Amino acid sequence: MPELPEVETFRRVLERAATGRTVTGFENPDRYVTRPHRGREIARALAGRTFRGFERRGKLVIATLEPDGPALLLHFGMTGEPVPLAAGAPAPAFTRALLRFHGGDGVAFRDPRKLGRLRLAPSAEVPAGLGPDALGISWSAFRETLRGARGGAKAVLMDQGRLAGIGNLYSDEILHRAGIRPGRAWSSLGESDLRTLHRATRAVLGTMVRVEADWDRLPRGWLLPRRGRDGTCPRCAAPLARTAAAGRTSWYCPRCQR
DNA sequence: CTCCATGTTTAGAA
DNA sequence: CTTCTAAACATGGA
Repeated sequence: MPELPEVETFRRVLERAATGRTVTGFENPDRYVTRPHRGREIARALAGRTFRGFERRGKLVIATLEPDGPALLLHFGMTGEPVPLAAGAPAPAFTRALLRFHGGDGVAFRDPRKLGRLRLAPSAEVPAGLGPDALGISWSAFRETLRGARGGAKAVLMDQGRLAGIGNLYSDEILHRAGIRPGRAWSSLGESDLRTLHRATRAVLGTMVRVEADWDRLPRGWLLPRRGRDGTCPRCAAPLARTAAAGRTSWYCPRCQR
């Protein structure tokens, strides 16, 4: 599920379930999900420490603990999610690791496809190579970070090193709202296109965070629920077109998007 | 059985 | 050197 709005929702879930809680165990870690660490290493680094808070940059969540020491980085990949667990409750299917707290409750890291990752970082610093967070980004920061980008518009929006948090689905929604085709050369965009993209980015991500990334609460007129074969444009009803951009399937309206 | 998938990284090809 | 595509990763669901 996770692009920025989902991950922000996960961050809040973690904040509620784990802030102020002391870790007593790190159970059943999946080797692939915890790479390059062994589960024991993470368990040892967290045991006895208390979660202080959860920050987010793009799709990455950074958990800090006290006393000071290594931070826990959570990336949810394509199918990851945190699932709070009451004491004694069974872990859900596809649990790849389980944080246990003093008192017996905990949070499961559920991830069927195992493309998510749990790893340690020496500090709470945001790892190098991530651009500014896309949620609520200012116009000046938006223009600055995307200046001189090359390639297709969709690829640029999804480049985590330029702008952190936008993935395949929301880039389609943003581009549709902005009236720009996914494959449109970034270099062909003018100042007004950039302004439109900035507004569309803020509107799409802001709205999704507000509804806690719940697809049942999508506003009317959005592309997302129509994405797919037989889909039609929510604005002009033209059949949607499919193309490959940045290595991913994208859907757009050939009539509304130029 | 086949195809597709909300992410990231890397090897190759253009 | 730059840019783009395909594959790989591990697995589930349609």
